[in-house]
Amino acid sequence: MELPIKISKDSREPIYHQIVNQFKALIAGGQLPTGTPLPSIRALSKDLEISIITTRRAYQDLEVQGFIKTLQGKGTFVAELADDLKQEVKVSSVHKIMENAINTAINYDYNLEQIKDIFLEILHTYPKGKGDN
Amino acid sequence: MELPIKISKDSREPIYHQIVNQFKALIAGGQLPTGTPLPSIRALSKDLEISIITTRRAYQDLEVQGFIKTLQGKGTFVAELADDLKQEVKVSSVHKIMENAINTAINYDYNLEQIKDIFLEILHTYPKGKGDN
DNA sequence: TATACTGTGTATATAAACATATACACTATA
DNA sequence: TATAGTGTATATGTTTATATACACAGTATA
Repeated sequence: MELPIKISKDSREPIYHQIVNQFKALIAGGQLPTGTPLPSIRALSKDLEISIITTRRAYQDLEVQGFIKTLQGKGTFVAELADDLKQEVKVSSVHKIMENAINTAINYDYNLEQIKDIFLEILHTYPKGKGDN
Repeated sequence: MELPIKISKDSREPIYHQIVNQFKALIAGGQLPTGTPLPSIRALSKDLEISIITTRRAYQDLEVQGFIKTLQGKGTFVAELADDLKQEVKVSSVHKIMENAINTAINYDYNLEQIKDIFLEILHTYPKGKGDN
Protein backbone atom coordinates (compact mmCIF):
# COMPACT_ATOMS: atom_id res chain seq x y z
CA MET A 1 0.00 0.00 0.00
CA GLU A 2 1.21 3.44 -0.89
CA LEU A 3 0.99 5.56 2.25
CA PRO A 4 -0.66 8.95 1.73
CA ILE A 5 1.66 10.80 4.11
CA LYS A 6 2.22 14.38 3.02
CA ILE A 7 4.14 17.04 4.91
CA SER A 8 4.52 20.75 4.39
CA LYS A 9 7.89 22.24 5.27
CA ASP A 10 6.39 25.72 5.07
CA SER A 11 3.81 24.96 7.73
CA ARG A 12 4.53 26.19 11.23
CA GLU A 13 3.43 22.85 12.60
CA PRO A 14 6.54 20.77 13.41
CA ILE A 15 7.29 18.11 10.79
CA TYR A 16 7.39 15.28 13.33
CA HIS A 17 3.96 16.37 14.53
CA GLN A 18 2.48 16.38 11.03
CA ILE A 19 3.69 12.81 10.63
CA VAL A 20 2.29 11.75 14.00
CA ASN A 21 -1.12 13.23 13.21
CA GLN A 22 -1.37 11.56 9.83
CA PHE A 23 -0.42 8.13 11.13
CA LYS A 24 -2.87 8.54 14.00
CA ALA A 25 -5.51 9.25 11.38
CA LEU A 26 -4.66 6.19 9.30
CA ILE A 27 -4.57 3.94 12.36
CA ALA A 28 -7.61 5.34 14.16
CA GLY A 29 -9.46 5.47 10.84
CA GLY A 30 -8.87 1.75 10.45
CA GLN A 31 -6.85 1.96 7.23
CA LEU A 32 -3.79 0.51 8.96
CA PRO A 33 -4.84 -2.59 10.93
CA THR A 34 -2.94 -4.08 13.86
CA GLY A 35 0.41 -5.55 12.82
CA THR A 36 0.80 -3.59 9.61
CA PRO A 37 4.46 -2.67 9.10
CA LEU A 38 5.19 1.03 8.83
CA PRO A 39 7.82 2.24 6.37
CA SER A 40 11.33 2.12 7.84
CA ILE A 41 12.55 5.45 9.22
CA ARG A 42 15.05 5.58 6.36
CA ALA A 43 12.48 4.86 3.67
CA LEU A 44 10.07 7.46 5.05
CA SER A 45 12.86 10.00 5.53
CA LYS A 46 13.88 9.59 1.91
CA ASP A 47 10.30 9.70 0.71
CA LEU A 48 9.50 12.90 2.62
CA GLU A 49 12.98 14.36 2.06
CA ILE A 50 13.58 14.93 5.76
CA SER A 51 16.13 13.72 8.29
CA ILE A 52 16.11 10.24 9.79
CA ILE A 53 16.01 11.75 13.25
CA THR A 54 12.82 13.64 12.55
CA THR A 55 11.10 10.48 11.36
CA ARG A 56 12.38 8.66 14.40
CA ARG A 57 11.06 11.39 16.66
CA ALA A 58 7.62 10.97 15.10
CA TYR A 59 7.72 7.17 15.55
CA GLN A 60 8.82 7.58 19.17
CA ASP A 61 5.86 9.86 19.84
CA LEU A 62 3.49 7.39 18.20
CA GLU A 63 4.94 4.58 20.31
CA VAL A 64 4.58 6.57 23.55
CA GLN A 65 0.96 7.25 22.62
CA GLY A 66 0.44 3.54 22.07
CA PHE A 67 -0.30 3.58 18.35
CA ILE A 68 2.74 1.61 17.18
CA LYS A 69 5.41 -0.82 18.43
CA THR A 70 9.07 -0.70 17.36
CA LEU A 71 11.42 -3.65 17.40
CA GLN A 72 15.09 -2.86 16.92
CA GLY A 73 16.55 -4.43 13.82
CA LYS A 74 13.12 -5.66 12.69
CA GLY A 75 10.93 -2.64 12.08
CA THR A 76 7.91 -0.71 13.28
CA PHE A 77 4.35 -2.04 13.37
CA VAL A 78 0.83 -0.87 14.12
CA ALA A 79 -0.04 -1.72 17.73
CA GLU A 80 -3.26 -3.29 18.94
CA LEU A 81 -5.80 -0.66 19.89
CA ALA A 82 -9.32 -0.88 21.26
CA ASP A 83 -11.93 0.03 18.67
CA ASP A 84 -13.74 2.50 20.89
CA LEU A 85 -10.48 4.30 21.51
CA LYS A 86 -9.86 4.54 17.78
CA GLN A 87 -13.37 5.91 17.30
CA GLU A 88 -12.84 8.48 20.06
CA VAL A 89 -9.61 9.73 18.46
CA LYS A 90 -11.27 9.84 15.06
CA VAL A 91 -14.33 11.82 16.14
CA SER A 92 -12.56 14.29 18.40
CA SER A 93 -9.71 15.02 15.97
CA VAL A 94 -12.00 15.78 13.07
CA HIS A 95 -14.37 17.77 15.26
CA LYS A 96 -11.50 19.88 16.51
CA ILE A 97 -10.08 20.73 13.09
CA MET A 98 -13.53 21.55 11.71
CA GLU A 99 -14.17 23.97 14.57
CA ASN A 100 -10.79 25.52 13.94
CA ALA A 101 -11.67 26.13 10.30
CA ILE A 102 -15.03 27.68 11.22
CA ASN A 103 -13.47 29.91 13.87
CA THR A 104 -10.91 31.18 11.38
CA ALA A 105 -13.62 31.98 8.85
CA ILE A 106 -15.56 33.86 11.53
CA ASN A 107 -12.42 35.82 12.39
CA TYR A 108 -12.27 36.82 8.72
CA ASP A 109 -15.79 38.19 9.15
CA TYR A 110 -17.69 35.61 7.14
CA ASN A 111 -21.19 34.84 8.41
CA LEU A 112 -22.50 31.31 8.94
CA GLU A 113 -24.34 31.18 5.63
CA GLN A 114 -21.24 32.23 3.72
CA ILE A 115 -19.12 29.71 5.61
CA LYS A 116 -21.52 26.93 4.66
CA ASP A 117 -21.44 27.96 0.99
CA ILE A 118 -17.65 28.14 0.88
CA PHE A 119 -17.28 24.77 2.55
CA LEU A 120 -19.73 23.01 0.26
CA GLU A 121 -18.14 24.57 -2.80
CA ILE A 122 -14.72 23.26 -1.77
CA LEU A 123 -16.15 19.87 -0.85
CA HIS A 124 -17.65 19.53 -4.33
CA THR A 125 -14.19 19.81 -5.88
CA TYR A 126 -13.26 16.48 -4.27
CA PRO A 127 -13.67 13.36 -6.39
CA LYS A 128 -16.07 10.77 -5.05
CA GLY A 129 -14.14 7.87 -3.49
CA LYS A 130 -14.94 4.16 -3.42
CA GLY A 131 -16.23 4.43 0.13
CA ASP A 132 -18.77 7.10 -0.73
CA ASN A 133 -22.48 6.46 -1.10
CA MET B 1 -13.13 47.49 21.07
CA GLU B 2 -12.31 44.27 22.84
CA LEU B 3 -9.98 42.31 20.58
CA PRO B 4 -10.91 38.65 20.12
CA ILE B 5 -7.33 37.39 20.10
CA LYS B 6 -7.07 33.91 21.57
CA ILE B 7 -3.97 31.75 21.72
CA SER B 8 -3.40 28.15 22.66
CA LYS B 9 -0.14 27.36 24.42
CA ASP B 10 -0.74 23.65 23.82
CA SER B 11 -0.91 24.08 20.07
CA ARG B 12 2.17 23.17 18.06
CA GLU B 13 1.74 26.36 16.05
CA PRO B 14 4.14 29.01 17.42
CA ILE B 15 2.45 31.61 19.62
CA TYR B 16 3.76 34.55 17.59
CA HIS B 17 2.31 32.92 14.48
CA GLN B 18 -1.10 32.45 16.04
CA ILE B 19 -1.13 36.15 16.85
CA VAL B 20 -0.03 37.12 13.34
CA ASN B 21 -2.74 35.00 11.74
CA GLN B 22 -5.49 36.40 13.91
CA PHE B 23 -4.52 40.02 13.32
CA LYS B 24 -4.27 39.33 9.60
CA ALA B 25 -7.81 38.00 9.77
CA LEU B 26 -9.13 41.04 11.63
CA ILE B 27 -7.38 43.45 9.26
CA ALA B 28 -8.09 41.62 6.00
CA GLY B 29 -11.64 40.96 7.18
CA GLY B 30 -12.14 44.71 7.58
CA GLN B 31 -12.83 44.65 11.31
CA LEU B 32 -9.72 46.76 12.00
CA PRO B 33 -9.66 49.72 9.59
CA THR B 34 -6.57 51.69 8.60
CA GLY B 35 -5.11 53.69 11.49
CA THR B 36 -6.69 51.66 14.26
CA PRO B 37 -4.26 51.41 17.20
CA LEU B 38 -3.28 47.89 18.21
CA PRO B 39 -2.85 47.07 21.88
CA SER B 40 0.64 47.87 23.16
CA ILE B 41 3.01 44.93 23.24
CA ARG B 42 2.89 45.07 27.05
CA ALA B 43 -0.90 45.17 27.22
CA LEU B 44 -1.25 42.26 24.80
CA SER B 45 1.50 40.29 26.56
CA LYS B 46 -0.28 40.70 29.87
CA ASP B 47 -3.65 39.87 28.34
CA LEU B 48 -2.39 36.68 26.68
CA GLU B 49 -0.03 35.85 29.55
CA ILE B 50 3.01 35.60 27.28
CA SER B 51 6.35 37.39 27.06
CA ILE B 52 6.74 40.89 25.66
CA ILE B 53 9.28 39.60 23.17
CA THR B 54 6.85 37.12 21.67
CA THR B 55 4.26 39.84 21.13
CA ARG B 56 6.92 42.02 19.59
CA ARG B 57 7.98 39.22 17.30
CA ALA B 58 4.39 38.92 16.08
CA TYR B 59 4.13 42.69 15.48
CA GLN B 60 7.43 42.68 13.61
CA ASP B 61 6.17 39.94 11.32
CA LEU B 62 2.94 41.84 10.70
CA GLU B 63 4.92 44.98 9.89
CA VAL B 64 7.20 43.15 7.45
CA GLN B 65 4.11 41.77 5.74
CA GLY B 66 2.72 45.31 5.49
CA PHE B 67 -0.32 44.93 7.73
CA ILE B 68 0.73 47.35 10.48
CA LYS B 69 3.05 50.29 11.14
CA THR B 70 4.96 50.78 14.39
CA LEU B 71 6.16 54.13 15.70
CA GLN B 72 8.62 53.97 18.59
CA GLY B 73 7.26 55.62 21.69
CA LYS B 74 3.85 56.14 20.10
CA GLY B 75 2.41 52.75 19.34
CA THR B 76 1.37 50.34 16.61
CA PHE B 77 -1.34 51.02 14.05
CA VAL B 78 -3.15 49.25 11.21
CA ALA B 79 -1.46 50.14 7.92
CA GLU B 80 -3.21 51.18 4.73
CA LEU B 81 -3.95 48.18 2.55
CA ALA B 82 -5.57 47.88 -0.85
CA ASP B 83 -9.05 46.35 -0.61
CA ASP B 84 -8.40 43.74 -3.28
CA LEU B 85 -5.31 42.60 -1.39
CA LYS B 86 -7.38 42.24 1.78
CA GLN B 87 -9.95 40.24 -0.13
CA GLU B 88 -7.27 37.99 -1.59
CA VAL B 89 -5.83 37.23 1.86
CA LYS B 90 -9.30 36.62 3.23
CA VAL B 91 -10.39 34.21 0.51
CA SER B 92 -7.17 32.24 0.27
CA SER B 93 -6.67 31.89 4.03
CA VAL B 94 -10.15 30.53 4.64
CA HIS B 95 -9.99 28.32 1.58
CA LYS B 96 -6.73 26.83 2.77
CA ILE B 97 -7.89 26.01 6.28
CA MET B 98 -11.15 24.52 4.99
CA GLU B 99 -9.22 22.23 2.65
CA ASN B 100 -6.98 21.25 5.52
CA ALA B 101 -10.00 20.24 7.61
CA ILE B 102 -11.46 18.20 4.75
CA ASN B 103 -8.16 16.48 4.04
CA THR B 104 -7.83 15.50 7.69
CA ALA B 105 -11.34 14.07 7.72
CA ILE B 106 -10.55 12.08 4.57
CA ASN B 107 -7.38 10.77 6.22
CA TYR B 108 -9.60 9.54 9.06
CA ASP B 109 -11.57 7.62 6.43
CA TYR B 110 -14.75 9.66 6.44
CA ASN B 111 -16.49 9.90 3.07
CA LEU B 112 -17.67 13.17 1.56
CA GLU B 113 -21.28 12.75 2.68
CA GLN B 114 -20.19 12.10 6.26
CA ILE B 115 -17.85 15.09 6.16
CA LYS B 116 -20.66 17.34 5.03
CA ASP B 117 -22.95 16.10 7.81
CA ILE B 118 -20.32 16.56 10.51
CA PHE B 119 -19.49 20.06 9.29
CA LEU B 120 -23.11 21.20 9.18
CA GLU B 121 -23.80 19.73 12.59
CA ILE B 122 -20.91 21.68 14.09
CA LEU B 123 -21.88 24.82 12.20
CA HIS B 124 -25.39 24.66 13.68
CA THR B 125 -23.97 24.88 17.19
CA TYR B 126 -22.77 28.42 16.42
CA PRO B 127 -25.06 31.27 17.45
CA LYS B 128 -26.29 33.47 14.65
CA GLY B 129 -24.37 36.79 14.64
CA LYS B 130 -25.58 40.29 13.75
CA GLY B 131 -23.98 40.05 10.29
CA ASP B 132 -25.88 36.90 9.40
CA ASN B 133 -28.88 36.84 7.09
C1' DT C 1 11.14 75.45 30.76
C1' DA C 2 13.09 71.91 33.25
C1' DT C 3 12.29 67.45 34.77
C1' DA C 4 10.08 63.53 36.50
C1' DC C 5 6.88 60.13 35.20
C1' DT C 6 4.38 56.87 32.53
C1' DG C 7 3.40 55.33 28.36
C1' DT C 8 5.36 53.40 23.96
C1' DG C 9 8.79 50.29 21.16
C1' DT C 10 13.94 48.17 21.12
C1' DA C 11 18.17 45.34 22.05
C1' DT C 12 21.08 41.69 24.49
C1' DA C 13 21.76 37.35 26.49
C1' DT C 14 19.77 32.65 27.65
C1' DA C 15 16.92 28.40 27.69
C1' DA C 16 13.93 25.08 25.45
C1' DA C 17 12.12 22.88 21.32
C1' DC C 18 12.92 21.38 16.53
C1' DA C 19 15.77 19.46 12.79
C1' DT C 20 19.99 17.75 11.17
C1' DA C 21 24.54 14.78 9.99
C1' DT C 22 27.18 11.19 11.35
C1' DA C 23 28.45 7.14 13.60
C1' DC C 24 26.75 3.05 16.20
C1' DA C 25 24.09 -1.47 17.29
C1' DC C 26 20.75 -5.06 16.44
C1' DT C 27 18.28 -8.72 13.07
C1' DA C 28 17.86 -11.52 9.18
C1' DT C 29 19.81 -13.94 5.45
C1' DA C 30 22.70 -14.94 1.34
C1' DT D 1 30.55 -14.34 8.21
C1' DA D 2 29.66 -10.70 5.17
C1' DT D 3 26.11 -7.68 3.97
C1' DA D 4 22.01 -5.19 3.75
C1' DG D 5 18.20 -4.26 6.14
C1' DT D 6 16.25 -2.42 10.64
C1' DG D 7 16.29 1.01 14.87
C1' DT D 8 19.59 3.98 18.22
C1' DA D 9 22.78 7.54 20.22
C1' DT D 10 25.88 11.81 20.20
C1' DA D 11 26.97 16.34 18.95
C1' DT D 12 25.46 20.71 16.51
C1' DG D 13 22.84 24.39 14.33
C1' DT D 14 18.28 26.82 13.85
C1' DT D 15 13.89 28.35 15.53
C1' DT D 16 10.85 29.70 19.28
C1' DA D 17 10.14 31.87 23.79
C1' DT D 18 11.82 34.18 27.68
C1' DA D 19 13.82 37.87 31.34
C1' DT D 20 16.02 41.96 31.82
C1' DA D 21 17.76 46.30 30.70
C1' DC D 22 17.57 50.18 27.37
C1' DA D 23 15.69 54.27 24.43
C1' DC D 24 12.06 57.28 22.57
C1' DA D 25 7.37 60.16 22.97
C1' DG D 26 4.01 62.61 25.44
C1' DT D 27 2.43 65.00 29.60
C1' DA D 28 1.86 66.79 34.26
C1' DT D 29 3.79 70.11 37.21
C1' DA D 30 7.34 72.48 40.05
